[in-house]
Amino acid sequence: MPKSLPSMPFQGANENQAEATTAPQDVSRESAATFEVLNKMREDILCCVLKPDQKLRFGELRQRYGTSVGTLREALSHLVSEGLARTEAGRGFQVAPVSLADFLDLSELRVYLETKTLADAIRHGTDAWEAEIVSSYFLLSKLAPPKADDPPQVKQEWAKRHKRYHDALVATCRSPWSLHFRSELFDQARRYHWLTMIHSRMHRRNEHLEIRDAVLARDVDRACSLLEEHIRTTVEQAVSDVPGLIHGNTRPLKLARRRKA
Amino acid sequence: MPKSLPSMPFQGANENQAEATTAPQDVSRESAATFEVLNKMREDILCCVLKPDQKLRFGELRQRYGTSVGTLREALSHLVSEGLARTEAGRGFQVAPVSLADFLDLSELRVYLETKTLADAIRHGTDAWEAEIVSSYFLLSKLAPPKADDPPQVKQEWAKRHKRYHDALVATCRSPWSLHFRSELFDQARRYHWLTMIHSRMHRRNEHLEIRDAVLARDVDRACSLLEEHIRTTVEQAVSDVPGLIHGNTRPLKLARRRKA
DNA sequence: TGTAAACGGATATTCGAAAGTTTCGAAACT
DNA sequence: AGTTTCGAAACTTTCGAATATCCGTTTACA
Repeated sequence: MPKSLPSMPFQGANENQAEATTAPQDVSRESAATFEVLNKMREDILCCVLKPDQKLRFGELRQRYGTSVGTLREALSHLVSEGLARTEAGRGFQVAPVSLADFLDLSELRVYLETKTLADAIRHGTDAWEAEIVSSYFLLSKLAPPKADDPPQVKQEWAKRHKRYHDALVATCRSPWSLHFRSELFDQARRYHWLTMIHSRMHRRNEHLEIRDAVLARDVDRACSLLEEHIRTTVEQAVSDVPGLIHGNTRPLKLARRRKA
Repeated sequence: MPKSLPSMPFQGANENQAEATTAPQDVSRESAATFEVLNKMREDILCCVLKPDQKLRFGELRQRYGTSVGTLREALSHLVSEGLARTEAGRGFQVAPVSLADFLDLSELRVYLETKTLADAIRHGTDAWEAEIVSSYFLLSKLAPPKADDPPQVKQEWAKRHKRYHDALVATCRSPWSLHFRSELFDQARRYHWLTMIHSRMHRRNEHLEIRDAVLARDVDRACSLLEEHIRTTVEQAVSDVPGLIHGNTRPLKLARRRKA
């Protein structure tokens, strides 16, 4: 029998909404328990509940997610493959580090993959594709971008809708591999957005709306340009916030977990 | 017996410096047993010892690799993330399928990533980089490309040197993410090369030599053109030489869909 | 005779404990 | 006092058994 549930707030509710996402080919479906733990842990890493470079001890994790070591190990293994965690032989797991160089690098590749997949998606767009874009944008627009002091649930809900919207844009792209890597990089970027959005007060236009309209108008060039700008603006915003991030309370960027002097 | 053996050399200075700027993700190092099983299994899938769509039963695998269920499960989990295996809840694991569409798709993305990383690698090439290219090419040239009836060990050795050579070419690329995805796609392509090379008798120039010389001459355009041609020729060869790939759009080539008598 | 439910064998999934390393702290020595 | 060595505690890793699930076959029923 499982041990008594940890005193964490009950998290079963928002999980139900994750119905069959239209995700094309990704990691199809894992077994029930492992898959659930994997998703929760990924969300926690992406939202920096589990902070960069944090050591992931099995004892704590086992208590937090209410599962066994073996299951945890399998989920962790997945996260390592996705680049969200690291492991060294005999020294357990830890959350993947973050760095400005890493963010710049992945953003550069993101620009290529996002525009490539978007262009192809527009060329092969269908009615259902347009409908999902309209729908997901509507849901996104109902929520204001999260602020620093918003509760985690609000942040996660916004992040979920944000991802759903961006996924919808490229859903009809014909290249499964491009979509796969795009999705992976999008998640990676989410981690950085989290760290920067909290501190940023930079004003931004309603870029999601502009992109939506350009896409629905089947204007490939304009849509791609807007999307590229969307990404690059976020990067610049992050770069300008780096000093604040370094000294911020989340101790995100530089790490060098020092041992005794 | 007391253990007086000094276990590991001390990490020293390298660890303390902030090295977070590099090395985002590559499955760096796994634990001993799991890592070993993972590598063996990946090699078996890449070389089609484990055939596409083959069901991976734990009983057989446990006997074949001499390890426990848990360890197997963790390795399988890795392979799923790498796209070399698939899993459905409750139905275990199976080798990822192959199809012409998949091969064309991943090859298209490969052209971009290979040329991008190669161009960057040439621009940031060092003496050590050149030396490794010369060395790895030499090792590759010592082995003739494997034929259909060569023993598996010969094939695997050639594949290893082939990968080492191509890795050497792009080693100094500054984009870890590009390198990461390039490596993943390279492995994926290896699977198809295996299936096609066996049947092919198409004559090919010594493309590896041409690429090597162009790279060492720091001729970015020529090197990238040659590399692109290298990839595209392989695709055409696959398309023309393997009837199974042409007709089986989403269908695997040949597989042992074993049924009870 | 065709359809559907139920049984039994086989397989996948999950779990906790044993075995093996690493890390931290304290005692001993220079 | 500073450095090294040794030992205990904590942690990770591995394993095989117990549990849950699925697939093929048989059986009941219309």
